[in-house]
Amino acid sequence: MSKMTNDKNLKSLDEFIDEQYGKRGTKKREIFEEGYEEFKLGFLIRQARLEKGMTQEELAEKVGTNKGYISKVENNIKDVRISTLQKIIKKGFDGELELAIRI
Amino acid sequence: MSKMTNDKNLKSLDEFIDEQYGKRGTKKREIFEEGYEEFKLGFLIRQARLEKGMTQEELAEKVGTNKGYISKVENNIKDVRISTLQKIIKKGFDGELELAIRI
DNA sequence: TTTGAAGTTGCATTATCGGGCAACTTATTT
DNA sequence: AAATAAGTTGCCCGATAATGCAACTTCAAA
Repeated sequence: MSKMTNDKNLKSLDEFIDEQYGKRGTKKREIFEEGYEEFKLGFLIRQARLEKGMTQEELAEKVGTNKGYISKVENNIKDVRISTLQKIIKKGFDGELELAIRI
Repeated sequence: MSKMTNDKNLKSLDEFIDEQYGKRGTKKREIFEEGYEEFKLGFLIRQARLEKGMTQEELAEKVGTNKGYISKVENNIKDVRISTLQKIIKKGFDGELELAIRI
């Protein structure tokens, strides 16, 4: 992740996370990271939507769902299926979902 | 996708797909690609499992499910949830799921 | 050929997703 | 301050994932 520090009194996001949740490998950090992954997916969808200059209602219409559902996905209230994620990205953004397993 | 052609009478996978299903952008190709994405996910999971030298039963035990379910996921009988995919990759392989949206 | 390991498939049950809707809250515009 | 736009949340219901199990098929070893 790129550093966002441009003032010596500010910290990068990674530094902040290290301080607040401990270094990688610590139990506290692992618990945080699980929630962070969920946060990240919703965040990625919201970011893509805003980049396309769309409201939740507009995205919902393109995808064939409703804005309440989009809100829940972006806020990680819903644990979506792969096929639903595909649909949001393809129909909503004309984009591609990229999946990889790193072991 | 890397070419696998090492005999002049063989075709790369991409060439084969172009011949059988048409070039990208054609309707026939789009229908194929949707199924291919699903196939690919199951294939990636199976590949990771074999790389770890595990049986479906061993993977199921680590993840906390059963081998029948692992078989279904690998063969894409099931449209899994993101959280289930995460669990398989983290608990089963000690790996990471990498997700990206390309627009 | 027989046996055992590994994988597949069907079915019942339980839990939860997704669609839909509307009431609500928050943000923005007038 | 009021009106409008955008976003959030709860609930119902039908559809489907996940769990569990066992019977079955295929593959590998003896």
